Amino acid sequence: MAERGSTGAMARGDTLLFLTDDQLRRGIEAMFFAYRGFTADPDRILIEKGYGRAHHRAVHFINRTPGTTVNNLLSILGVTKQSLNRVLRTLVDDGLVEARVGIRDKRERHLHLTEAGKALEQALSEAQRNRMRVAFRNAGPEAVQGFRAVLEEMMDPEMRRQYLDGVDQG
Amino acid sequence: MAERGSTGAMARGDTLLFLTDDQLRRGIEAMFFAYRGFTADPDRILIEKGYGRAHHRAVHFINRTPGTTVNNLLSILGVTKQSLNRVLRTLVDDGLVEARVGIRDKRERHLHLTEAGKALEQALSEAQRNRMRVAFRNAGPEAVQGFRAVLEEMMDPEMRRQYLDGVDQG
DNA sequence: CAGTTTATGTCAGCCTTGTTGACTTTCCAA
DNA sequence: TTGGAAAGTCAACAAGGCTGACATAAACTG
Repeated sequence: MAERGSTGAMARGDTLLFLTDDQLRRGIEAMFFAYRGFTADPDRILIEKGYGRAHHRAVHFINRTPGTTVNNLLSILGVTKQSLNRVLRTLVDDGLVEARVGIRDKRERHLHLTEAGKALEQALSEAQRNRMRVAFRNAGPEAVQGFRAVLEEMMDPEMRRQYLDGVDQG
Repeated sequence: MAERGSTGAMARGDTLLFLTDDQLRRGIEAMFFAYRGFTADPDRILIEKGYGRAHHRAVHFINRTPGTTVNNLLSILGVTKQSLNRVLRTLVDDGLVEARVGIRDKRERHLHLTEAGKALEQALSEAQRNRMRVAFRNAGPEAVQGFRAVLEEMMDPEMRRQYLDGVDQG
């Protein structure tokens, strides 16, 4: 069988897939358009409450790892401390996040969601999960595994570590 | 078999997948971390050249659909004309994009990449395709199909139409 | 104990990229 | 010929990135 496109083909089992530039472009556009859908629902809630995506990200990861330190959050989010601090300050001022001084190391601030913070996180993640759930259902379980496999391969190694850290069993 | 989690399970063929909130959270984080990797390579090139992601998006879709109008591009990108115009102006001024007055409708501007514009587009998309190609290769062809299926399901209907528009045969 | 490093916070200023609102010019179509 | 669509422009603003500089407290190190 002749090769099509400039990048060759990949095969496994009964499936044959040509990685032409056009196939790759489709993947790129899929990421672009899907990310918009991915953020659309929480964005609507955030605008209502006067917050932005940066607040969402902070709240998400504080919820995922309660007691995480500022430095820890910085490395997950990949922004500067000035940028994160601006967001964190409003969250603390608004009573959504509590920054507890560390016990062993008093320089550290351990971040926790308050009840109000948990409520916002719930609202945001529920909206996002709903879309994800529908997408997963419609695509089917095998597609979900493929989705995760490709996304994991697309991550930078450091981000991949962060991603795998957040898994319960492994 | 008892149900686990609050959202039930999905099954198809020999695969069984529980759509617990934690499974969905993993999917959410996968999108978050992967999108960072997805944009990382072109971002480096863009910074060098003094452009941003907005320029990349414009150049990408002008390349995909040469002769597209400003309005068309607006509906694909989902930003205001003022926002797009600022980006487009710099690209025209820098000689990367040509805005040709419409023949049938002279109000319209038909956008084309110049040679310099094509060169930038090539550099950006090559970097992005390389990562996508490696991710596709490592994940395997079945995973790629699943990846695309889930992303397509995640899009808003309007974006989905735009996405499917960009496909050669169907 | 003195000096250095680390964790955090903060001030100031800059950039990109999004927004709204108002207004103009061009020009197609009824 | 006139209404409205397409496009462009000006102004102002906000979110959320960035850099640089500096302050403070705590921990660590010799």
